[in-house]
Amino acid sequence: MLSLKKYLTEGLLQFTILLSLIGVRVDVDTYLTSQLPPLREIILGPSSAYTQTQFHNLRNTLDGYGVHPKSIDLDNYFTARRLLSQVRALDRFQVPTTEVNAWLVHRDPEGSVSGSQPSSGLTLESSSGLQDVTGPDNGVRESETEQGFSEDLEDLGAVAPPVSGDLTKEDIDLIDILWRQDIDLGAGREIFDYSHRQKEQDVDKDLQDGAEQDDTWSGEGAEALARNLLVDGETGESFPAQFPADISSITEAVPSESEPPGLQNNLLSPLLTGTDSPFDLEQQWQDLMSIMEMQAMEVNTSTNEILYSAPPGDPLSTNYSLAPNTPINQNVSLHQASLGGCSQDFSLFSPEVESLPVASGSTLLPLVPSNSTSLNSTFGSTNLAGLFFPPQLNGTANDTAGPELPDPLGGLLDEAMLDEISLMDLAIEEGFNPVQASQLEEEFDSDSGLSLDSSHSPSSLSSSEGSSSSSSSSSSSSSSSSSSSSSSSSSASSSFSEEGAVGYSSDSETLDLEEAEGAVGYQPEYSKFCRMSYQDPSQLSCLPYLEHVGHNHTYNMAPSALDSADLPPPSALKKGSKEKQADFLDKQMSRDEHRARAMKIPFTNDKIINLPVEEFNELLSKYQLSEAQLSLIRDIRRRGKNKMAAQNCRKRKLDTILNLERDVEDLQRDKARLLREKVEFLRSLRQMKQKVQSLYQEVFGRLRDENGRPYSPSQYALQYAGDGSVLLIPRTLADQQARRQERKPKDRRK
DNA sequence: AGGCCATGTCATGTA
DNA sequence: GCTACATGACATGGC
Repeated sequence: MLSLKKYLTEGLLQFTILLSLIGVRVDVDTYLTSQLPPLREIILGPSSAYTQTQFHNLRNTLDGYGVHPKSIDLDNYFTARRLLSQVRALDRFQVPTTEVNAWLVHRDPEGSVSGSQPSSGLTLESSSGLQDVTGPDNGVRESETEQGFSEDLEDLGAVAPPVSGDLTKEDIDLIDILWRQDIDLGAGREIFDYSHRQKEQDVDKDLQDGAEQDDTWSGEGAEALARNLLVDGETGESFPAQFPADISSITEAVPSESEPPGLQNNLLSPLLTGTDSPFDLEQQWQDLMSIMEMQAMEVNTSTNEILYSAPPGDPLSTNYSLAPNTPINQNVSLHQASLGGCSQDFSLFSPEVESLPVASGSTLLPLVPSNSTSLNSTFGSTNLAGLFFPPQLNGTANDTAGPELPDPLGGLLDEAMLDEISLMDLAIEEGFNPVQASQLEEEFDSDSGLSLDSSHSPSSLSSSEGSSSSSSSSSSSSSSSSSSSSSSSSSASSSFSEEGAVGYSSDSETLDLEEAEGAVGYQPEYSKFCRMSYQDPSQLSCLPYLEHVGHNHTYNMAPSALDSADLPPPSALKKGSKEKQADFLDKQMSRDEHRARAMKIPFTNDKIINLPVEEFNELLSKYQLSEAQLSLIRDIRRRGKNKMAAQNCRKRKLDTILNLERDVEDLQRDKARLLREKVEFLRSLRQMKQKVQSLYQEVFGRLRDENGRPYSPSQYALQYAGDGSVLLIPRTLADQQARRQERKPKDRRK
């Protein structure tokens, strides 16, 4: 199934690339943005938890293992990445089986412990638990099932003794008595040996059961990863794919070459090969992009190929050979020296060149060749020829007017066009250097950074925060569980409910801990809390104490001491295992637990830590505790709370870092997008310039003086007036204008 | 052996 | 003043 998904994903990727190559833009971004957050949450879990309430709620809702304050999803969160592979290999919900195994311990005192013979009731619970485990539902459902299961555990704990049908009435009575003794005296934790042993047998089954779910789950994860890759590839592709689209659109607007290309190219070449830095940089950018466009170009129409296979030696025309074919050239009809027709032609530039003064028929001053003197009246406005003025404007005209001539009208676009366009020119000169171009390319690649986008989609952020913020009860889960357990004096059921609420694990570590501790444990912390419950006599369930039926009841002794003091065990193997377990548990026990045990604290550290103040004081008042005990209890409470606070703090800190990282990635994406847009703007600007240039050439070339001869480009230039009129002015004046206008941008820069 | 990391603990500040 | 919580700093243990 995993391979199938991978197959489909790769197929989708290839299909998307193909679509992008043929010009169809597949906007995977949005799709991924909407799709990935949940996947990411599946993988990493909701991330942000800046308040305690947040992750407490997450703990409650995410995996359902979070009733205990220490079983915050914090651990899941912290270790999600590290444990992802392990989690995939292990099912998330093995606890039911674990608990069932723990119940099997009941049979141990009789020496008839066998995991293959669970009681019917247990079997039922086990099966239901397994159903929950293998259920294909999402995390919410899982949490529900697990919560329900914890309730089941409570029920189990309440009815467990009767369930063990193999026990005789005397046994049950004995158990009952010993149970009460355990409650009074405390119980060791080696009681879980059998649960451990039993669990080892069931682990394999759990693994098998979980394998299916893991397949699907990890399949989704892999799919998410594949989507990331897809995004990378897609964004890397989509962007280049836009260029063919642009080019094609441009090409559509350009009829087939109806004019001698040679002339056009010659006319353009001075400009295009000029030292205009923007174009150089653009050229470099185009080089970069052309590499990326290679495939797309191959797929593109032959028109584009023709377009891009412009005469060599003319770099810009190679890339920007659109201008010669600009329809404006054909539409212009200036057989008289009037520019009336220009208005329509220039209108083609709109809306992008709205600010470009359009020589409307009404405002356009007639440029009758014989009436060149009238130019002076409107002289002084924007210069037209500068940027585009081709030295060989007319092949028939003065070729001597060549490139060495200054461009008196060079400021046309900067002045006549939008300021932002000039700013873009500025940006071209200043910001769009080759280095940046390479960076831009990288960013476009990393715009595969959209993979980052996908992985850190805003929705995921919001969802995580939303989920976390929705949990206002903070440690209510823990406190509620503990309080409920404390409120009920029936230690067996209550403790069991605690335990059941504690140790649900979706991590592989669970397995180890379960193997080690037999019943519970999500991560060391959870296990420790569970141990807190175990070590406390009042919290011991009937499950553990049965372990000591027929043994001594020095529950407050260290497990190792217990083992040494134990009566001859049924078997050496059993003893060895028990010692192992005891040592492990002893090592896993926190210092406070040891202290509490040493001081014979009559309740669990869990209660000590998590009970509300009032209940905590009540609890203390119920016992006659020495000053040392009280002091220890207060220390335990303080340390325990601080421990949780430290965990919360660290989680918040990590979340902050992750969010900042995500913000940085978002900003990088935005930057890449803006740069991309900038490139597009520059491209359109270039096209407009080329159109203007073509128009200029067309108009200028059709102008005739009173003698019917064309004007020399070296002596005359067209210039836009502020009122939209187009003037034919002498070159000298145009040069002055150009110089004057060149100063303005420089001043503006300062 | 030393660095890194996770975790626990203490001291302190804040609400 | 007490309590809970947050957080920096340090200690400790495991890898």
